[in-house]
Amino acid sequence: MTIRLLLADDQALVRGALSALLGLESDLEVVAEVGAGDLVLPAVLEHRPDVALLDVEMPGLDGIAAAAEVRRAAPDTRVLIVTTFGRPGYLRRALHAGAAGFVVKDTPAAQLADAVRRVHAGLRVVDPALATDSLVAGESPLTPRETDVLRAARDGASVAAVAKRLFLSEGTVRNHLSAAIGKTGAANRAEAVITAEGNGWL
Amino acid sequence: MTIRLLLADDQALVRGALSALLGLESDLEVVAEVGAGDLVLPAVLEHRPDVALLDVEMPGLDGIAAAAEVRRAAPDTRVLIVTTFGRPGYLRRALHAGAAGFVVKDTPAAQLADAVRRVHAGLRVVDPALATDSLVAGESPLTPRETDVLRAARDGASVAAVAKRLFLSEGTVRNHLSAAIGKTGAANRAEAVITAEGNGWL
DNA sequence: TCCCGGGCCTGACATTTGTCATGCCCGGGA
DNA sequence: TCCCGGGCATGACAAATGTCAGGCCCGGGA
Repeated sequence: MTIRLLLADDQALVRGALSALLGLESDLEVVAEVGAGDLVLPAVLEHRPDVALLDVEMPGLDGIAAAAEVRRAAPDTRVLIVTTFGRPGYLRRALHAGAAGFVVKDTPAAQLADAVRRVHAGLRVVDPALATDSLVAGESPLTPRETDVLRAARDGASVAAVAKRLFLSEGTVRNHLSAAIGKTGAANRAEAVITAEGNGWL
Repeated sequence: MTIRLLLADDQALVRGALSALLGLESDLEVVAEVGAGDLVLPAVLEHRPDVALLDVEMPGLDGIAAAAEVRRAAPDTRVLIVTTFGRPGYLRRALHAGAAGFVVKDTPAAQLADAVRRVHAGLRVVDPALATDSLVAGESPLTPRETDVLRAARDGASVAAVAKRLFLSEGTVRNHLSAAIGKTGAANRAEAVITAEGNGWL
């Protein structure tokens, strides 16, 4: 009785390599591979895998949003998030979206197959170190609007540009940014962006 | 006659997966794996692989610097850079450091083994699209000092902080930043950092 | 030899950014 | 019902940022 898998990662080489790695296990079988978040659900519906391994950073739709889709439309398929960045907010959002497991890409290769088996068996798989980080970091302190503004300012856009893009007054934008800077403990906009990103709040 | 390989990538899972992928080929054999740039040279000297696959983003020493070390101390080992980011400056610097090939992580998995064989056969392997990008983007227009200052300002540090770290006057720092902003066609510091990073100039 | 250009540095000046106090509107508890 | 917190806005002030003109040093032609 083999476990049927779907792989989603935007880097073809990594996708293929993971496929090779998991294919070495006799009880695992990769039945589908996709390279973008919005292709996950169609592939799941077509192939009905037991477990879907999703990267977070993907074009189209991020892995967490894709996990939520899968959870809704194909609840029998369990989701294991496999990501580069162990950001506390990612873990929180992933679990909230119904993911059954969360693994960082610098865990030893030997553990991946085990994680897949555990998830398939109905267990939850979470990196313990990351779980405590997530508790310490807590939920995002930013209000939705502050998050929007900070996200819009991520690429170095000026206050005026952000204001125009979000149809806000410049003063309001400055206010939201100021609040975000305060809440993140940063000294300026750039630092605020960095810590917010690092915590997975954007 | 098998080709002996060394793998260097900071993400253990990717390293293991690549190892599995390449291990499927009967003429390839992975003889060493390391997870940091400064471990590359010792491992090369110990195992004398035919080809070293190096990631660019690694702790300790970046893959390009490691390539230069290998080139100097073990010229028989050919270097193939395998990286996430196809930044023009990376390619240029990699070739300059004596790398024999440059592959981006979103090339199809099937092509990797071929790239390894070609490099081993003494050929140069370069993604053609990337090569033209590299030509278009040209060399970094930033002077060494401008590069230093921009790099120091990358994390959102203030002018005062950068000045102190680099033992410069604040005015000088502002000036270098202004020059970098002008040369990159950016509107401010943050944008300058983004385009410079995107081109591999930092 | 003199001149020129580039890299590096500096201080003055205008603009942008961040902070603060304040006010208005709205929806959801107590 | 009242109150509170979030979103939105304004205006004023201080601090940081970006621009500019200019000076110093060095190496490479004319």
